[in-house]
Amino acid sequence: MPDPIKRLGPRLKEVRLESKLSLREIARQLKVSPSFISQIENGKSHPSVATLYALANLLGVSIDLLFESKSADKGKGGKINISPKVSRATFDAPADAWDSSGAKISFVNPNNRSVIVMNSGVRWERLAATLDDSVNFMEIVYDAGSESNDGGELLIHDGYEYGFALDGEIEVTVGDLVQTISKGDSIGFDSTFPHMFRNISNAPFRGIWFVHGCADPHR
Amino acid sequence: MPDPIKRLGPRLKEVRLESKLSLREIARQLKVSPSFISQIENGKSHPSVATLYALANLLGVSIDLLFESKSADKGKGGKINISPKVSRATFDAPADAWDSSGAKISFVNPNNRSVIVMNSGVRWERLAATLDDSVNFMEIVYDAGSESNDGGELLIHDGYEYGFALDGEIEVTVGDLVQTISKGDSIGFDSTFPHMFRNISNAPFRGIWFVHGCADPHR
DNA sequence: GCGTAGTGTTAACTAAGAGAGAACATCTCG
DNA sequence: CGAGATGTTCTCTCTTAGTTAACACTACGC
Repeated sequence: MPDPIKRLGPRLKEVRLESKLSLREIARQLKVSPSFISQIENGKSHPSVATLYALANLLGVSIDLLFESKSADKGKGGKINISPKVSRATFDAPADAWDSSGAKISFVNPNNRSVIVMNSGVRWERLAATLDDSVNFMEIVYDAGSESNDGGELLIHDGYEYGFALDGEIEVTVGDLVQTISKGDSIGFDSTFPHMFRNISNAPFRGIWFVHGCADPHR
Repeated sequence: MPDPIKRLGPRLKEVRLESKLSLREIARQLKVSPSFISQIENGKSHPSVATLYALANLLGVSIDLLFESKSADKGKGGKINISPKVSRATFDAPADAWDSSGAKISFVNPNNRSVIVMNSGVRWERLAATLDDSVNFMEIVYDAGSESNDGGELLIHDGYEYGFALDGEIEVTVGDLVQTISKGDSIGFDSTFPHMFRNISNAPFRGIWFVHGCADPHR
């Protein structure tokens, strides 16, 4: 077996730890057993292509990235880079919070995003530190069958919300308007309209979301 | 099984035919049976991760490419709403060309976006109508070799700017920090820092951009 | 101290499917 | 007409993906 294949397990573990997800949480969302994830990470077993694909999807990284050696490359893909001139202290550990660090510049790559996993199969990954809580810039992932609110109630909050669909499909309800958006589509609406998102497809939905004028985008 | 997994076989066949390799030649080099390659291509069987990796390697493509739908860039041909080519000097803000409709809800798909073509090979496509001029949500395209400002000077304006890279690469300069971002990377910074973007690659760059707190994102 | 809820790990096992090996049907050349 | 390519579809086997069960550990409140 080739070398990069051997390193796949450890690599997966790295990525998982960076996104602060527990092994059991991963297993739950992928609908496999926790022990299997452990076996994969320790090279005692190997996932199927489908499982690997779902795994990469869940962790928000490309599959190719999982085959690259971790610290071999310098310029890209590693730690966060910050101009020494600006708030370095707040940024040495960007993953430690979802709070507004007040940073003036932030570069984020898929490996060092802060991630919040909702119990309903919805995930938010912060794409940049923001100046204050009233702005949120993130990649959102809705697993197949998940929705913005488990109960199915509509959400209302202050501010304005913008979204761009990267992948998959999602049914958007805003006011009495229901629309399914998919790759390349975009949307913007006043969040004081009652709204919700439901992924009624059998594939995960990913999108770039921007919520503006409200601390918590989905409260 | 997710959809992209089903398409993996046909996708492999496409790539193989493009490289004009026979199924048996592939099998010989991978040390598997020809029938197995056929089974994979027709979706009757699925390769292991190791085999898939070797397969992608042999064909000279990235694994991620094998999961992308073939007709991804085929969706053109629709009516694109292009405004006449304008130079940056003719207006102060995109809002001047886009006029904030004050719409409370807007759905936009790639075929009905408002587009501004800059003379420098830079294009802005509005992704949603916004409530006021101080917010801009758009897809930006930098053709190979283009930059945010023809002269090469740095830009300074009020507000905060967020970006997510969809495709290609772009060199971002913010303050004295220079960073190249590519697919999946994201960025956020205070626009009062002098900044500029340059596409020094030989492929176009596309990204989702959000500018907040200033009418013109690039003035 | 004693639960009990979280974390990751390893054993033994089973059901599924990765992959082999034929024989098959085409074509296209000498 | 072979002889040699091409890709396909059977049937079969033996590997292994993935499960269940236990394991050891840390950190919590009582």
